Amino acid sequence: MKLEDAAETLAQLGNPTRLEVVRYLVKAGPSGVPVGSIQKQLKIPASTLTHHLKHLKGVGLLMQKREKTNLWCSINFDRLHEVSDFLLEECCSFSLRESDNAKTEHDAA
Amino acid sequence: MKLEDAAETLAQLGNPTRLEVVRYLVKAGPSGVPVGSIQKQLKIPASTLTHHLKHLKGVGLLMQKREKTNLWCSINFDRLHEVSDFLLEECCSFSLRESDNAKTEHDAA
DNA sequence: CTATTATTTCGATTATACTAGAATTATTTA
DNA sequence: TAAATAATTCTAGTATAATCGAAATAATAG
Repeated sequence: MKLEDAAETLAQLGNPTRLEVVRYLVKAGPSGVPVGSIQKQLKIPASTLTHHLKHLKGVGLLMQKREKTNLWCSINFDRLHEVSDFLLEECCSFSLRESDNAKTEHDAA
Repeated sequence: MKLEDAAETLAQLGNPTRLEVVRYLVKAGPSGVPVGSIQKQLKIPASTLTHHLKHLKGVGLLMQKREKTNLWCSINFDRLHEVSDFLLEECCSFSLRESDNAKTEHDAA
């Protein structure tokens, strides 16, 4: 994952309203929930919610699928994993520079 | 980790310049690097860098320690872990709702 | 004390984000 | 076609963020 993409995705997750939506969608699972349910449960004005969903979709965190009048939203778990992986890789990569030769040194310490 | 804190931390990571700084600090390891080194290596204007470092410090991602004229910066690895953990927990928590009964179900799967 | 190096503060510009009410479009049901 | 429900677009106010040059402030070494 490129740094710029990671930054953009993290930025979108870095809004409390959107992060709440993400958390809600994660709990909802792969089947997802309609926009209206999110709106009622989290008490977010409809237009505000649409705005945020657009952002989440823009970075590939949100998938949508229309069924009758409802628009079902679900989280792209892979995407979410990618981002947290990016951070984890950052976390653990320092050992490469510490000794400039072995990954094992960090674990041994 | 509270949602609001996670959001704030993610927001700070969600800026390309800051994420670059974080990546650089992670590579530098626990001993850290002086502000000036970051500035020269990443070619960020000094005042801009100070501004971003203040943000990172504000959410506890950055630790600083003065030694002579240099201010050494190092990443708070624990903090970084906390955030990526927050995302991972979000990722994996859906199974709780799926079956509505056991935490172990996910591990068993 | 002076000079040097390191970092921060100030100030100003420019851009982007958050929010939400009102009006609109789209889809379905009666 | 009319009514109902679902979601989006429009619009606009307000706020916050990113950027960086110039000047100011440490901290140390000579």
